[in-house]
Amino acid sequence: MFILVFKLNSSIIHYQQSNLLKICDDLQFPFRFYLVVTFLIFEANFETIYNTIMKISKAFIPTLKEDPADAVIPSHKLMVRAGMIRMLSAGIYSFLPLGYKVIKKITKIIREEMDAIGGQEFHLPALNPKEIWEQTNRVEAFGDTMFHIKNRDYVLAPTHEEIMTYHAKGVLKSYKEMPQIWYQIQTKFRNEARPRSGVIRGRQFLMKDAYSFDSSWEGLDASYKLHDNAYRNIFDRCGIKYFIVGASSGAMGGSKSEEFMVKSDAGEDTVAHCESCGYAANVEVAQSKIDPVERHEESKEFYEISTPNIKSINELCEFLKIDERQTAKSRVYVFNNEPVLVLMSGNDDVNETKLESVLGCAVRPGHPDELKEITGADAGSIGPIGFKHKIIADLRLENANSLYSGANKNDFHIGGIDLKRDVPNIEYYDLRTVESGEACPKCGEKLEVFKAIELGHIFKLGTKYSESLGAMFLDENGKENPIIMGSYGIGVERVLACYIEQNYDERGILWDNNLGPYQIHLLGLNMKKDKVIETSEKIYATLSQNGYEVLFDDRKGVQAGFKFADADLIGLPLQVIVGERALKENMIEIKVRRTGERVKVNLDKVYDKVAELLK
RNA sequence: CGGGGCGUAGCGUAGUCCGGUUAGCGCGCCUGCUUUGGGAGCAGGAGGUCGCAGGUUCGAAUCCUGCCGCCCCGACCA
Repeated sequence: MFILVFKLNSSIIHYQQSNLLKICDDLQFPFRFYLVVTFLIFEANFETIYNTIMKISKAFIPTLKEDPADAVIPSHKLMVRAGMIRMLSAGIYSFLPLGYKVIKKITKIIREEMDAIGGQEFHLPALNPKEIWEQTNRVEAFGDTMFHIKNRDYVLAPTHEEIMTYHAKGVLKSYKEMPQIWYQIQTKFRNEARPRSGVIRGRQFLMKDAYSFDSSWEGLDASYKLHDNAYRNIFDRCGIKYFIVGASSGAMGGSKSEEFMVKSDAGEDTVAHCESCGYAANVEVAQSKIDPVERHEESKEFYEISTPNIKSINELCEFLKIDERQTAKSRVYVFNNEPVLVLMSGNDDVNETKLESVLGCAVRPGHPDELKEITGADAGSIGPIGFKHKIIADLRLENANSLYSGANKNDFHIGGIDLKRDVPNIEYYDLRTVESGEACPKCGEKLEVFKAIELGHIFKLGTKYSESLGAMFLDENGKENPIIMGSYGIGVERVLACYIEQNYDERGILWDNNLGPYQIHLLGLNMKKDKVIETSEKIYATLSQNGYEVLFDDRKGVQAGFKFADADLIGLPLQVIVGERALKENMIEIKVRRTGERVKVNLDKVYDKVAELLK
């Protein structure tokens, strides 16, 4: 059998076909049978050989010279231009062979790391009975984001907590059977109101989601830690530069949660990050060390100032020739139908997430006409003196005095305000949004605030789903408890897109050896010359037989420049260039895509050099 | 869902304001010849319901109404 496998492998290389059926067609009856048997037994081995070589003349790799009109971010443009994806509808993409090869590489890494922590892979239905989702109240929670089937009571699964818990229920009945880690890599469906950034936010997308089932909170901690490590390994192996943000787990419930983020202008989250100590937090909760507004020794009585047409803090500072820190900006919000005045120092931004957690409910900025009714003045002239409702202020203003703020009368401000003396019922909270350049709360170095893409999210779910679905187990004392769960997700396409966002230049993508669809781009420059054909075919065979993944540009009648441009666009790590010029000296050229470095090597040293460069 | 932009050949686009030849150009595609180390040259050719529907008009890519699709900003985002 091994001999047969060997023969088949070489025959596959010899045929250089990408298609099993074609190979079958070319074989006589008994060999066909053996091929199929061998394929079944040695599938993994076969797959490696079967997938790794391709001639461009036979491949479907529709590259584009120009940027597609509807793509904005680099990864989207490059994925379309390199022939990896095509859009079918807004937020719905087909992966073409080249793009799908990268997806398979990413999922292979994910599978290896998930299996390494004891994960077991499932294949679950995307079509789910709505009833299960109603039991956890998530039909309502997801609302319009969930796709509903029209002619049957099914929904398209946007994630799989419910289904995994459903399978755990009644089966994981004893503490002895735990822990368990179950995962799947499958398509999820979400009716996003606005898909964007190519594959980064789609209406259907590939997600690896894993769930841990434990009988104790310590067990959950251990499962969480395993995933934390696995995720670091996965993103490291994918060559992604990421950072980790501690976050609240929001409406999912549960306690601890971490997000694996990538810095990107295309991101949908804003985070504060400290390069030096690694502190990272969503800007919604991020803190910084800032100087409080100092209290002056003398505190004179407050007084009204005429400030015609002065609305903004900047205008006020200019008009009165004062520093921003001497002002208190007023913002009126409405919560539970009650107005609240929020005082901030200077131009500091109100952080509405922090405000909501302070007030314990949703807030909204007051409408212009409401402001007039509540305060007697328009925005720009509102202040704490004479304000009759709840007043809270940012910590930075704690006990400050000699402040300027609005007079609740248009075109007037008040100076000499002493919050301690004049606003007795004021409460102070951290309410401001951190800004780039402020000091890290942990180490004091400078924080950077930027947009980021969420690649992965791990969190401790607790018992929310096991309780609502009744997934219970018996503990050591024979007592029934809900299973303690964790939930861990990775956006597979986002890994791909983020890799490209971090690895491209003006000519195209820059693949590393581990994620690239192939390792080597072999270019036969003039495929009408016998010597070029002969040499490049030989190199193709040699590299293939040695297990390298080779994309061979064997197209006849395509100009050298065209081939170079395609090779740079697709961006495989190495380009092996066979051209007449170097062949005269018995040499071929090897170009390292990332650095642009070119080396000439003798024909009999090609394999050694490739091996060295791809190490 | 709110605001803005766009929809013309496989891709990128001109023409639309101010209605009037056979809807133009670049790339790509097909045939032939030449060319072959950074997106070739010449010659010939194929390819269009101008997003869809209705209306105005002698005449509509162009004006009007409705709808659909796509992109961007915002809202939303377990």
